[in-house]
Amino acid sequence: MTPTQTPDITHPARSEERLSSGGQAVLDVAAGLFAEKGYDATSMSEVARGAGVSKANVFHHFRSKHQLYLEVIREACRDSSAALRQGRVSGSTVTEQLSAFLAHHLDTLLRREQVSRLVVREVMESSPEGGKELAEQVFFEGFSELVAIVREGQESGEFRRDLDPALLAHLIISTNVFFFQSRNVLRHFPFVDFADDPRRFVKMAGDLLFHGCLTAPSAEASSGTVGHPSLPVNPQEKVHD
Amino acid sequence: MTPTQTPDITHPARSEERLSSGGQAVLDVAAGLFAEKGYDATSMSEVARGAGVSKANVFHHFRSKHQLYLEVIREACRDSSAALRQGRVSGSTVTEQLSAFLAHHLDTLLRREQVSRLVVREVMESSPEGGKELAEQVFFEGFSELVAIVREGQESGEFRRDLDPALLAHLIISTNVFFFQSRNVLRHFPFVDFADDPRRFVKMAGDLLFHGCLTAPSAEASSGTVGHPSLPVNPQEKVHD
DNA sequence: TTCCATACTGACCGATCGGTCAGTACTATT
DNA sequence: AATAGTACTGACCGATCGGTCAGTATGGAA
Repeated sequence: MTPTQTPDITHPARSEERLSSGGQAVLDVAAGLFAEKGYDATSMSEVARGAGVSKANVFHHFRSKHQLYLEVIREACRDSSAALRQGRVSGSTVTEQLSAFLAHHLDTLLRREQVSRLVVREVMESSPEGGKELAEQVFFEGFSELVAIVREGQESGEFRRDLDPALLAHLIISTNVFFFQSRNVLRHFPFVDFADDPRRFVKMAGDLLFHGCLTAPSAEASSGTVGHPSLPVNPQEKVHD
Repeated sequence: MTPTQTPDITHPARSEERLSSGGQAVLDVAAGLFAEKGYDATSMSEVARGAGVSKANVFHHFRSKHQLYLEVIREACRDSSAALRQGRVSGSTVTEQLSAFLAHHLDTLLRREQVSRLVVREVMESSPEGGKELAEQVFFEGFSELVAIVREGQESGEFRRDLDPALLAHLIISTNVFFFQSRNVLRHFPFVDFADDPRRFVKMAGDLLFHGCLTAPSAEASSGTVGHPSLPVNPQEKVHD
């Protein structure tokens, strides 16, 4: 699968350098195609055609198909990571912060659907070694921050102390990513009505997660009804804004 | 991508029929290869070689590469679905039932790693129409049952009545599937110590989910049901606000 | 003007892909 | 013995794949 690795003499496309406009066009087209059709199903001729250049020119900018793919992944992850971080600002409570994070994260996933699928695919198919690279170079920052927020919530007494912060962080990501992944299937279950309403989903899921990690779930007077098992029938309790 | 659809005259490999031993061998090999390397990266010659037959013989048993793939998916899902259902038996409490389900489901995912990845991949890449097929023909039964269990828990007063049963069911699947998917990345985060301990993970995650959906999370005298919290800190201790 | 690196091209390469086909070997029925 | 249907094969096909190469156009530094 890996081609003969010529030592890249006179090859301009190094990892960090800025690309010429032609190279950037190629990269953009490739990102779209890889995301939409996957690695194997995307041909270099197709990329070239899409970018309006010759195939040989694509190989002029990128050493090989694989390197082009890596470059696409790199860029995609950079964007995705940056988008995640900016969800931090809002909210006084940690619960609110995480709530905002959930919403923003899912919104990002859905808005950048193709790239998201690309990244998720990369995570799923990653070998143990490849996983290490991804963990260290791509996801560490964002995930660390999430964990830090959870810890903050624990120290302030807002969250239970007996749970693993990383676990909650993982479950938060999990909630969104799996929703993103399974939408197309989920939508067709008759008893599922949130598949096409990400905002409602995120609210409900957040509610479910939080009342599992809040220190005092019984003390929530606002909705007032979480309490006692002896209560017969509760009128449909909505999670309101 | 789809080849010319010849109307399958004299072609023995119909969907429901039992396969000859040769055909089954081909299918088994194909399942392994598709799961390991994906659709495109698996060649029919490879399948043939692996099964110890000629390539022409593979095409004798299966109309096309795509049909072979579908057959593999069908079988994989059948197994997976059956494995899910048998987790039902145990547990008097609904909480215990779901707990057992979580453990059994994740165990199945991990034990049949390749096939699981195949199915997950199929879900993720499914088009809206393909998703409908999957929902109706593959996952409906298992998912319905999960939802039914949750509903049961609500009616018995064990679970909050104000949450969507399908949402909890979805989150349960989500928890396991995303763990399964992200293991190779997760493992490399320094503050994550559950990535290689699925049983512990499932216990912790279950605890988190349940205390979010139990009606009376404050009245947790029953420490035996969910299992012991792994961290030696006080559970559910209301620290000050 | 000369020089040289870079952007770019069309034609081409060997390999491999999914799939076909004519033909053989092996039954089981008539 | 003849027939018929199935399992199976090797040789082959056109298409497409990733990648190469010789060569041209361009533009800035000498």
